[in-house]
This record gives sequence, structure tokens and C-alpha cells, in this order.
Amino acid sequence: MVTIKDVARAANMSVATVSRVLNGSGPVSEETGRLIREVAGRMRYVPHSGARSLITSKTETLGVLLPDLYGEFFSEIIRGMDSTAQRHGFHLLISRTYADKPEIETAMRAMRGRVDGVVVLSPDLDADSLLNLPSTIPVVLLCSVSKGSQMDSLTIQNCRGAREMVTHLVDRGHRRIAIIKGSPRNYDATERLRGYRTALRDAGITPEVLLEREGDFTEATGYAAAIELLSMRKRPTAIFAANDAMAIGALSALRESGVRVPEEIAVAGFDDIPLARYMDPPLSSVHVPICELGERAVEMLLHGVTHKNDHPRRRERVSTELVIRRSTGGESAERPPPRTLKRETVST
Amino acid sequence: MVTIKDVARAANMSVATVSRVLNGSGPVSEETGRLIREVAGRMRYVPHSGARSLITSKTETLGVLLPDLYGEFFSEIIRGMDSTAQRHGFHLLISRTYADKPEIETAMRAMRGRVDGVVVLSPDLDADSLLNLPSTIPVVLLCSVSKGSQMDSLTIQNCRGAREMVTHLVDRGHRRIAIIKGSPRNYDATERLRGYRTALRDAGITPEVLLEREGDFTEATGYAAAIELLSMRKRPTAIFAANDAMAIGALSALRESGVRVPEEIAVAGFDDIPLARYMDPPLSSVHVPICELGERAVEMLLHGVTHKNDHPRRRERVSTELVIRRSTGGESAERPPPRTLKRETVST
DNA sequence: GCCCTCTATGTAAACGATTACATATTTGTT
DNA sequence: AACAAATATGTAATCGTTTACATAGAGGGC
Repeated sequence: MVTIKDVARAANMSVATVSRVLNGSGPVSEETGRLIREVAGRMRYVPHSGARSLITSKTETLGVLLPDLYGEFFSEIIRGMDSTAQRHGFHLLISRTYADKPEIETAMRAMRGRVDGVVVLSPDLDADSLLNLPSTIPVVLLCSVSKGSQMDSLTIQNCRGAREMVTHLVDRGHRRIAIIKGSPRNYDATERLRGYRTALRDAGITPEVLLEREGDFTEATGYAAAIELLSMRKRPTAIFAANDAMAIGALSALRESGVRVPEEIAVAGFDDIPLARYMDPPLSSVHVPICELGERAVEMLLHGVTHKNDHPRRRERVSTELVIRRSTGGESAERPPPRTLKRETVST
Repeated sequence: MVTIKDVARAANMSVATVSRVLNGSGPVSEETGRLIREVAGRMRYVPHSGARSLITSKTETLGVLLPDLYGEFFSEIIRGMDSTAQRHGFHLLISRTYADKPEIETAMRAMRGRVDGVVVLSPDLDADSLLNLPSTIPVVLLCSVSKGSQMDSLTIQNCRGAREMVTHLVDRGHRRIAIIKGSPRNYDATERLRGYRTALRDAGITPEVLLEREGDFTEATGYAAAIELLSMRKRPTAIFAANDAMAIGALSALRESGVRVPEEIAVAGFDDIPLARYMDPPLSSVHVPICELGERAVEMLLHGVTHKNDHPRRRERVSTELVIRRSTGGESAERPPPRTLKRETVST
């Protein structure tokens, strides 16, 4: 491995000068600069990041702590984080954890010294309070909020989004609107539930406990919940699922039971995953700009890093957007765009 | 930040002893061990990874270079990689890149010194040859093979999987079987195409160029390709899409055109993403164990790391499995499993 | 010609860990 | 009782950087 000394020797200069040239610090003659850059390039010199971080106590790496995520959400959020991080010359160290206290603490410790800051995605409510370990490095909480407000946090406008969707259902004449909830321990899920109830009350409808079915954000539980709802003597006329996966499970259940959507029962989801528009019928949903969520989280974190964690804490919320398709009776003027190659996708 | 010196001072020992205790190297008395461990724990000492990597020239970190991936594939593969890496005490440094030469080289350089090895996922065929930069650290090529065979590689049994699926279609009486291809520059896509053609020839059918439509693994291009196929004077009776996303796009197009699946046209995909079974009709597909793919890749890489990249190179292939559902006329005895909580999913 | 100020470069001390070598103590063998 | 071997601990060199400080020459003002 070629070190700065090798470069210095080859260029007949001292290591200090080489360092100065390569970091653009201190004054150097134009000529020396050219020479050293040329030599370093030719020798394929790459500074040892460990040595550098030892002396500068910076790592130029950001940690990301994620729970067991599935699907689109995961990839999109990393996409957003990585592009922003790269733009600022930072790397991403990713670690999956379970959301319980010892796991998160272990992961945090393991990252210590390796990263300049951490984004923690812990939708699990319990994990929140546990996170109150006063961290010396900046932390951005994603999809959950810390009561102690010791850290920055970034969340989705869950409540508003859900409220808008349910209001849309009310506007189309629905009065018996069911919800397939997410886990009661999940922050996003509880906020969406809150939005649902608020919208109902806004419309003068009293939320009914029987219309609130539990799920866990998987297609399977959406399917099961829909079956339950169908067996009720007074069926709902609309189902709002707290995420798209469950909505898709519900659609599948309705289809098998021969229930027409949206004529007999309308269905709506949340997240607006790419597949939503390819469902039968195309699924109305609440669009979440997941990629931007990742971008913004890293921006907030970098702000904390540059201010050495000594900055006023912020709580931000990214806004959602209602996307109405046929599953709630929307006109679905929207067509699958023909051959867009905008997004170079690589699967498998 | 508390260093090893602080711990040594607090425990009234030398740094050497502390290091020995914490690393389990060299002989130490039982009592000293207990004491030091206790003090270190109380002081929340975490060794500085930079300093450690400087002297040991190990980073305990693996790099992962990924192209612009979408959806399930991304999250699953990281899941597999991370769990295996964690089990061996390694971290994952993730970086997205475009698949062209300068980008990959830049990313590789940026990772140098930070990681002990790299997994490169470059389904893009061009990137392969470019990758022949002789790397001093071990590299595992994922979803592509290097002609030079300087590195280990791990791929999917694309050809066999596609062949089995198309043979299944033939067995059900289909003779005019179309394919929606992936990009010709994509390794997986070309292999799947090869499997398709082989299966046809096995059955004594001559592949027709008009039945081979191009796509790029997105729903949109699957949709567009299906529309084209429908406009043919001699329509195919079956469509094999090179991945599920395109198959789903095709299903959507057929539905809108009032074509019944599988009665008029059968449809099959590849990947078996979780949503496949929730399609209408449930989509037959070739199951790819994505998570295991990630696991195996890391195992191979770690093998290279422990052998200091001085080991016989290997080419491995993970096997696929045919999953027949209704979209190809399968009986679909399979029901969405009721409320399985096996996979704790967290989506937005 | 002297002193001051720049500019360009070099010297050497950190940073925090590991580890070869040295030293001191204990144990075992004869 | 003497010495070898084993055990426990300490000392100091080392890894590859950055950077404060030192040095040296060049130019300018008087």
C-alpha cells in the first residue's frame, strides 16, 4: 500500500507539503502542486482513512440504523440518503437492528468512532424513549419523535395525509369507513389512525371500534382484516388501509369474495408505492416522497455534524400528497406512462 | 472521548494489559481481566476504529457497490448481506453508483482503505470488462461474471429458471410464447432470454423475433410491450416477462384491453416478489432467494478476506424455483397465509 | 543595508491503538 | 536449593496522517 511518505519521496518533497497539496491547505507553489498531484495520481495514492480520522477525529461517514424494513421504502430511503451523503463527500455505514433497547444500544456503540453522526429509523414507539441515551454525536430520528427533544427528528405528515384521504372518502358519500391499522407500537401507524379518526369526527361521524382492524403493514394481515370486515352484518362501504401493502392484501381478499371495488367497497392505501397504479383497480393512495425523506434526514444530520452537535434541535415533517385512482372511484385519467426510461431500473 | 490510556490509568494498569484483556490476546490474570473489563464498561470505552485499523490494517468493514436498484431486490439483498456481515462482526459500507467505468473506479477508490473487501453488483454487462482493474482487496461480483475470472462471482440460475418456466408454458399447450426482455446490456436479462430460447428449441419451436419485445425491468415497459403484442395479427397465447415488475405491467395492459388471463393469454414473471401472489390473477413466477444471494455473497467475500485474497476463485450460482399460480393456469391452491407475523415488516 | 512581511517548505509531535520485546514474579523439576 | 519454564505485566516502537512551529529565501519600504 502506497503511503504519503512514498509520494513525498517520489516527488522529492516532504510529507507536509504533499499533505498540504492534497488537502488544499496552506500555501504551495503552483509548480509543486502540479508535480505532487501528478505523482500521487500515477502512484494511485489513496490516503488511509483510519490514519486521517485518528488525527482529525472525523470519519466522513454517516451511520444509518434501520429496523427490519421491506420493500420499496428501504431502497428509496437509502437512495435519498446516499445521494445527499455522496454529494457532501460522506459515506454511509448501514446496520440493521431490531428495535429493542439493547440491540439499538449495541449498534450505536459499534458505530461509535466509525461515524460522525447517525440516522436512526425507529418507527417503533418503545425504542424512542430508550433512545434518550445522550449521544455525543448528532442523531436524527426518522419516523419517530423523541419526547426529550434531545435530537432532531424528521417524520411524515401521517396525520394530515390520512385525514385528507378519509375526507376524500367522506366526500364521495361514504359513512361507514373502516381502517386497517398498523401496529399500535408503530409511530406512523398511530398517527395515521389519528388522522382517520379526526377526519371522521370532522364529518360528524363517530369512530366505531369494530371498524378499526389491526394489521402489521403486511399484505397477509391486510387480507385477513378485509375478510373479517366482509363478515360483518353491517359491512363498511370503504376501507382505508394504513399502508399500500395491506391495501393490496385487502384488494385480493375482496376480489376472491366477489366484491366489486369501488362499486361495493372503496379501498385506499398509504405510501403510494410504484405498484399502486398497476393494481386492479388502480389503488388510491397517499403519496410519500420517500427519497426526499432520506435526503432531508441526511441534510439535517450534516447540519448537526458541521455544528458539532451544538445547534438548536429541529422537528421537521415532509408533506404527503393525495393520489386518487379508481379504487375509490376516481376517474383514473392517469395512464401508465408509455416506455418512460426516466428511472433506469435494475431489478434482480 | 475516552481512550485506552484513560482506562489504563483508571485501572492502574498499562495500556498493553488493557489491550490484551479487551482483545483476549496474551495471558492475563483472571482478576485483572475482571477489573479492566469492569472499568472499561463503566467508562463506556469504545476503541477508536481508525487507530485500530491503522496498526492492524484491517477495517472490519465490507463495501457494497450497488447500481440504481429499485424495490424488493435492494432491501432483500442488503438484509442478507448485513445479517451475515454482522454475524462475523463486520460492518457494511454502502455506495450507489452508476454502472459506468469512471463511476465504479471512483467508488472503488473512495472505498479503498475503508473496507477489507467489496461486493460489486453490476448487472450491466459493460461494467464487467471494466472491472478488470486488478484489485488488491478481494472482490465478489454479483449478478455478473468476469471473463478474466480474477474475482469470485455469484449469480442467479437465470437460464435454468427461465427455461423451466417456458417449458411449463409449453407443457400447458402453448406454442406461441412471447417474451418481454430486459435490457440487452443486463446480464440477468440476457441469461433469461437464453433460457427462453433454449426451452423453445427443446420443444421444437423456432424462436420468432417478433415475439421478443424489449423492456427495461420497469412496469411501464412491461405495459407497453404487452400493448404491442396485443396489436399483432397473430397474438401470442403466453407472455413470459423477464421480471415480475414487467409482468405486472403486462397484466395491467391485458386487463385494460379486456383480455382474460390465463384463458386467452397466460402470463409469467421472474423473481417472485412478495406481491406476485396478490396480483389478479396471482402471478406465476420463478422464485429467486434474494436474501440468500446477499448472504452467500458476503460469505464468499469473507472467505477471500481471511485468505488475504490469495485463494482459488469461485463461480457460484444460486438456484431458483418455479412457482406456478393462476396466471399460467395453475391451480393456485396457495392461499395468502392468514396473519403470519413471521416477518416483522415495517413499511412507512 | 536593515528589518519586516510574505511565501514556500521542512521537522517533528501528536492521534489511539497493537504488539514485539523486556522484565518481574511464580511455579515446577531435579 | 538452583534453575528452567511459564505466567503476568510494562515499555516503547509502530501504523499514516495532519499541523503547529521552525526555517529560509524573496521582495519591499525606509
